[in-house]
Parts: sequence; C-alpha cells; structure tokens
Amino acid sequence: MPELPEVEVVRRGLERWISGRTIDAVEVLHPRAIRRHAAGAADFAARLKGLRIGTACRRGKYLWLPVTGGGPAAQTAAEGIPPIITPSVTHGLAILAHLGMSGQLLVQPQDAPDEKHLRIRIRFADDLGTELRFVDQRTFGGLSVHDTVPGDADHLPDVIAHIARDPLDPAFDDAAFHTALRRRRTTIKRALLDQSLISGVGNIYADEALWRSRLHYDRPTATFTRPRTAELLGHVRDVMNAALAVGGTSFDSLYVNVNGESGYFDRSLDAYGREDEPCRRCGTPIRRRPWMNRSSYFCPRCQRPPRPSRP
DNA sequence: ATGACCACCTGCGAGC
DNA sequence: TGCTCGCAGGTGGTCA
Repeated sequence: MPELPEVEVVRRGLERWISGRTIDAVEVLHPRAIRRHAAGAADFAARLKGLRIGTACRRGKYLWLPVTGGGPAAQTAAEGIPPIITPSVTHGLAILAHLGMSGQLLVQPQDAPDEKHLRIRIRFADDLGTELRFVDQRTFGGLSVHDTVPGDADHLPDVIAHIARDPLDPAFDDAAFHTALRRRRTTIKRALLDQSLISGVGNIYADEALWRSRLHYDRPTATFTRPRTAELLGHVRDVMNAALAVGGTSFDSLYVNVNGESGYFDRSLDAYGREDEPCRRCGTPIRRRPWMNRSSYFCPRCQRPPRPSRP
C-alpha cells in the first residue's frame, strides 16, 4: 500500500489494534520479507519475543512500532544470540515496516486461514484472539528491527533518518523545501518522488497534485518561485487529506486497511489512471506518457509542457 | 557529489 | 486454451 494516505490508514489500524500488546511468537515464512533485518530471520523472531509494542508511528511511507521490554525475558528468549543493541535509556528498538508495492499488515483472527502470500506472523501474549500478519505478493516490502535515533521523541529507526519529513508532518519546513527544490537540477515530478526531499508522495498523488496545480511533470524545479511551490504543497496536502478522509486509494483488494477494507479515493482521482477520459476542468482527454518505467497522467491543455531550455 | 536508470518480484488482463 | 507482452501504488544500488 503505497503512498502516504494508505500507509496512514494502516498506522491508525495498528495503533488501535496492536499498540500496547506484548509479542509472544514470531514466524517468518519468507526470508525476503525480513531482508532489511541484517541478522536474519531467527534473530528477528527471537529478538521480538516478549517485547511490548508502543505507539504506531509513520514518516512518509514508512511505518514503525517502537518496542520496549527486552529485559531478562527477552534475553532468555534470544537463547544466547548476542544483542545487537545494548539497552539504554537514550535509545531503543523499533519494528520498521515498509509495504513496498503490495504489502499488507492485517489483524486477523488466529484461526483465519493463511493468506496465499503470508510472509510473517506475529502472535501476542494475550487472549484477544487476533494476530498481526504481513502479507506481500511481490515481496518488495518487509519488516526489520532497528535501533532508534537517540533522543528522538518518535523513536525514529536509524536506517530511515535520511527520509525527509512528509507534508502532513507539522514539522515539515516549507521554506526549506522550496530552497532544496530550487537547488536541484531536475524536474518537478522526479523531485516529488524523491523521498529525501519530501516523503510520502508516490506516483498517484504526484500526478494528482500536479494536475490540481496545472503543472507539467517535466517542469524544471529551477523555475519554481516561492508562491508556486507554496501552491503545489497546498495541493499535495489537500489531495492527501481528501484521500485519507475516505480510507485511501485502492483499485483492487491489494490496498486495504488492517481489517482488509479498501478505501474509496479512486473515485475522486482527476488524473491518475484516467487515460482518454475527459479532464474534469476542460474536457480534454487525459493522456498517459511512459515515464521512468512507469506512467504519468496529465491534461495536455491544463498542464502545458515547459519550453525546451537551451543547453 | 548528484542525477538517472533498472533490477528486484508476482499476478493480471489484453492480444494473438 | 494458453502463450507472451505490458503493466502495477516503491526503493535502492549502480552507473555516468
């Protein structure tokens, strides 16, 4: 589930159904799903046993669950595997999750049949009768355990420290974003998809925000004025908030919340996936263009291509 | 150092 | 029916 609104829907589900619970057992059914966990599947499972899940957090498309505990009980559970991290009051551990293109985090009854692409199962030491499942058809996503950035209030995992804040983060710095955008020698859609500049924006919401802003995806970032950047950021936020309000975008059952339910924002898309359908502003057929091994959807009338700049 | 590409996977629908 | 092709919400390593 890819972009920020869909990931936020999942975060809220985790917060409601998983936070506060203590892990009892972890089962890794596909090694690729924990490939970002350097110490491997056995370590991943052993390390998590006995830990208590804290508040679910998100930055851009990354999710994480800070974990606490890991005292004597966890040491025993690890059966002699030396801890990577020395317990400390200034930093801790978190379970990091990325859904990639097709990942799902589902809260399922323990007796529900395994999904075809079930990759990781996490059982809890309580009698609520549900477990957390990571299901991922294409295995681009995965879970891993990391040390958190010392002193960070949100317990940010160290390996995603390079990910920029997302536009729904109150601490996102609009002025700094504009400056960074101007510095880049690239085009606007590439910049929107660069998670080290602004996180959480993917192919759908980039196209939607550009359509709302009447900007062509190939416009050089160097041409952006402060007001233009501000307007674009406003549209990015508006479209993401609108999507969030209806549970995110899903074209099929691949993009669901922790209870397996789809969002409705696909009905409100103005550009993405609307090739040959009339632009909702001017009626001109929306076009699709191959772009970076993917697609860009835009209105050829509302979103005029930039004049080719002289070399 | 920065920017551009493509490999990493599985499945589905269209066309032949 | 069944093959091949193109395409899918993302990221990171590698190349220039």
